[in-house]
Amino acid sequence: MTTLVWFRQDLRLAGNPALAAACRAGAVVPVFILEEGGEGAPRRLGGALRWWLAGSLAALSNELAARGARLILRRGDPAAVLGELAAATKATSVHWNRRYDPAGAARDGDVEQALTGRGLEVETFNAGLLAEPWEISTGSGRPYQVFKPFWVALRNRIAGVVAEAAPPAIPAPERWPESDALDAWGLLPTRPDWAGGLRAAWVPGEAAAQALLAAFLDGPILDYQDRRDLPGEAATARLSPHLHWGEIGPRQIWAAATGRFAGSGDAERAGAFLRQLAWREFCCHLLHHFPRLPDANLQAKFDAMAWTDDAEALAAWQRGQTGYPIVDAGMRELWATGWMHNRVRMVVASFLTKHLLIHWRHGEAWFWDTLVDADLANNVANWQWVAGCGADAAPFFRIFNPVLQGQKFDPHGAYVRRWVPELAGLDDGHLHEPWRAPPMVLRAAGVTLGRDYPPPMVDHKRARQRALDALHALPGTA
DNA sequence: CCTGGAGTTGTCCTA
DNA sequence: TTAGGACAACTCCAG
Repeated sequence: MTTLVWFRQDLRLAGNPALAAACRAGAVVPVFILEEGGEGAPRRLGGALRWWLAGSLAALSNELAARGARLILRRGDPAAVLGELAAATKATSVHWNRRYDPAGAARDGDVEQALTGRGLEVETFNAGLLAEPWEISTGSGRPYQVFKPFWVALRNRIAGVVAEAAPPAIPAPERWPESDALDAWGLLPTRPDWAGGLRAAWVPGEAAAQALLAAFLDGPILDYQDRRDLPGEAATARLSPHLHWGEIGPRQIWAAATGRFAGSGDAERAGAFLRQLAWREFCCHLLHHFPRLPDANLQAKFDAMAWTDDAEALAAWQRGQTGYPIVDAGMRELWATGWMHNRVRMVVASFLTKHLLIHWRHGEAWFWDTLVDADLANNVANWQWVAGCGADAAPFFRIFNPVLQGQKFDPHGAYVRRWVPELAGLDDGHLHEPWRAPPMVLRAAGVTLGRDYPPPMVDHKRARQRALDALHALPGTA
């Protein structure tokens, strides 16, 4: 018998239950379908996501070819494509790993119905989460809206999780169906080719993901707790884009890390990293149970928030020209590499929503287009969290001071000097607030404010007060 | 149904 | 210089 394996955000061979089960059953035809446009299609991929996807599909295709298999590329409506491929290959069953975003999950339901209607057998699996959103609930059966108890419940549920190995062989069908050419999909930017920084920073694909994990487990994971907030250091695993596309799965990471440090004194330190995997699960859980999260405030009282509509300010933020070095460094890192350190994401997001009073959806949209790890659940849940309208939200008075954040988490300026090189000549004491540097200091550093680097676009103290006033004005607050 | 502790990531002012 | 408390009130969640 022959099985179609529909790859989506599970672009790996190891720890891929849909693929493993298909290989045990007989011949396998791996398929990836580019879903764009049409009724019920998931949100169109951002530019950085498209770049990553091109690399990831090429890598997966190579891995399959090395095992005598092929990756069949198609675009269009999945039910139609899969139906046609099943007929062409005489496949009798279709496997996939579940996705959890509302549009994707709804579409999968429709596809399943269409395919079973044609007499095909459909089997779905979990490759993307430690626990699926409907498997975790509070004592009263409701979805969690606070992280801590969610994390406790998740941990209790998944003790002893294991990941499947890669299938020993991928049995080929009698005949391979036609495939699109990856290049013809136009996923890579041309005119201009803005992806140079992405190419320098990342290697998409399963092998690269495994290499990153191995290197991280060899040492950095033990310092993660202490150094993860320092954007100038390589203290994080940088696995997020690989996780997004499923080049590596959370069960593989969980099993590798717990297996390595179980019973040792380092288990707790490793746990600080694994806790972050739970945030990814929590976001997915929230989006599943609150499917309107992408376009509606979880806390409805924020619907009355007096956001400003300032296209110029938004553009300054996007380009890293706010005049606050830590904010600008983050925005430029994002633009150059498609990624931003987590601590800095909070700072820039707080700056947009609190200092500039710009609606979080503008920030979310920009991140969606520029992040190589752009993930609907993580993106919307975290933007809402920062803005204060989400689950377990930051207290309204928690407004980041971009100068203090810079001084605290980039004390020696490694991060700011790297991404805001026009300020590199300033001493540590003035680096995070160049407008307070005496003229002589600026001159010695070769900086003219307003020419080489902008003055701060808003005054922190005033902007903070304005945000507090706007938040106070919401119904339900004193 | 009621109760009470708790809630990722801060800042600022005062003593 | 540093430590402690204020900053709203609310909702969540376990017992």
